[in-house]
Amino acid sequence: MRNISKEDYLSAIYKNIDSNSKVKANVIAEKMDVSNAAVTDMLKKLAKESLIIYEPYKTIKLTPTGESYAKNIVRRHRIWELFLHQIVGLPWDKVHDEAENLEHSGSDELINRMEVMLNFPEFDPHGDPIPAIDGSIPKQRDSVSLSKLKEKECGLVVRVNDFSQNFLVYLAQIGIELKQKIEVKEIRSFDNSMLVLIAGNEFNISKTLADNVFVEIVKN
Amino acid sequence: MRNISKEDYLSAIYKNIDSNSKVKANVIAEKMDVSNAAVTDMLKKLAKESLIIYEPYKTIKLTPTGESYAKNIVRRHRIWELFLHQIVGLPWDKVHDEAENLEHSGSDELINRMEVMLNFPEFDPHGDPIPAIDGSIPKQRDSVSLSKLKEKECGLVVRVNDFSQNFLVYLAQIGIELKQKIEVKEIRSFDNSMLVLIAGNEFNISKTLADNVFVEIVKN
DNA sequence: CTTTTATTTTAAGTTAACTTAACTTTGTGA
DNA sequence: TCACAAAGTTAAGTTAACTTAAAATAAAAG
Repeated sequence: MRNISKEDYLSAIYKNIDSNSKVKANVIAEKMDVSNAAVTDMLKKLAKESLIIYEPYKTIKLTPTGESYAKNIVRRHRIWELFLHQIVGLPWDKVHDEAENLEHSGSDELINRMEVMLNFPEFDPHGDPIPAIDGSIPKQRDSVSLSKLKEKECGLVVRVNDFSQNFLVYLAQIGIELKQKIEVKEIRSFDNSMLVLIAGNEFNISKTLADNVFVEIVKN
Repeated sequence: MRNISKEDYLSAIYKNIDSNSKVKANVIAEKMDVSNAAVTDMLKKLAKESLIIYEPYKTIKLTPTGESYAKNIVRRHRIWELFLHQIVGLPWDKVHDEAENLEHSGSDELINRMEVMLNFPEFDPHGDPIPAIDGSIPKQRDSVSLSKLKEKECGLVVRVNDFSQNFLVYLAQIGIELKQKIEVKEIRSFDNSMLVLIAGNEFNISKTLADNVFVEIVKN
């Protein structure tokens, strides 16, 4: 490895694959904070290396090679995240940015060693699955956005969908973390904010916040 | 940070400063495996940023800013090395290459956290001193190259001067590691190889090997 | 079905970090 | 002390990864 930029594009493509395994160049440009033209440029290079299937104006698809390549980068990223959180004790709102830098470094041997130390973990600190070395991906529990719950329903947090400091620090403040139980007490129809019960305390949370927290519905 | 190349040049300059705090561009080019012209190019850029003092055909000097910058990179590298060795359990012949990639990543916060985990270590796995966050450098014990010892003299290994896999793996095989006691039994004057006693076993080692192992002389 | 809007591509140009080749300066050894 | 090799610099060119602006295509909306 040493193709930091290519690796970034590939994993961005991988992460933005929708249900039909199609990606819009548009979205990549935004996520990577570069111009559309830069994306087009890179797509040509990736296609030349048979990592993606690309024809002008068509949506982007990963080849099997490209996909396994991308999966490996995601694997590195998520193992780093968990390692930093569990072994080094970095708070969960810091691990994403840190791992963003580290994911391109570290030999496969190092990554595998960390995986062993972590006892072959299945999910990173945000609840996202960690691809195994053979490319298999742990199955996630069925989950829905917290904002989809009705009044009186309960959920266990299984994943969050926003890795920004602000967001995660606030979640930690009100006690939202993985495996935490949340009960919806009331929903205010005018702005879809909700009153929720978390570990015995009530909080009012916005629709935007609830949209980004995913829960597994459970009986209360 | 994000100036990987500049950081590499700076730390290469720092590490190659001789007793008069002068560095030859020549040496840098070789260590970095680039052309002399590339070095000249970069020197101009570093000078423009006041990180070095540079005039054509003169030897290179670091400014105070440049030096503290460089020291910080060395610090990162050596903390990574020790962390990988002690916490992750990577063998000592692997840590240098791995740290070479990691030294440019990781926030200062992460580096400091690792330093705490390691209990403010003074030396890396090769015996080199780790600059503290304030720039101070632990004093090394007086040491001489093993090849300087006379017959019957004894030394404790305090540092090695070559980080290549081959070299370090071989050292490990014959039992040479930091703090290991070595006794010189015989010196063969025709090739300066020596017969040494290490943990009860005798080995014949070449002058080249002995040159790269540094010991503190002790009574036997 | 045509027009408008959104998305994507092409074209031309920039910057950082290199290269090789030719030139200049420095310092060494007979 | 001076010739010449070693070290260092300059000049010109390359490549990867970008940029902006203009042109082309696709998608949506009347």
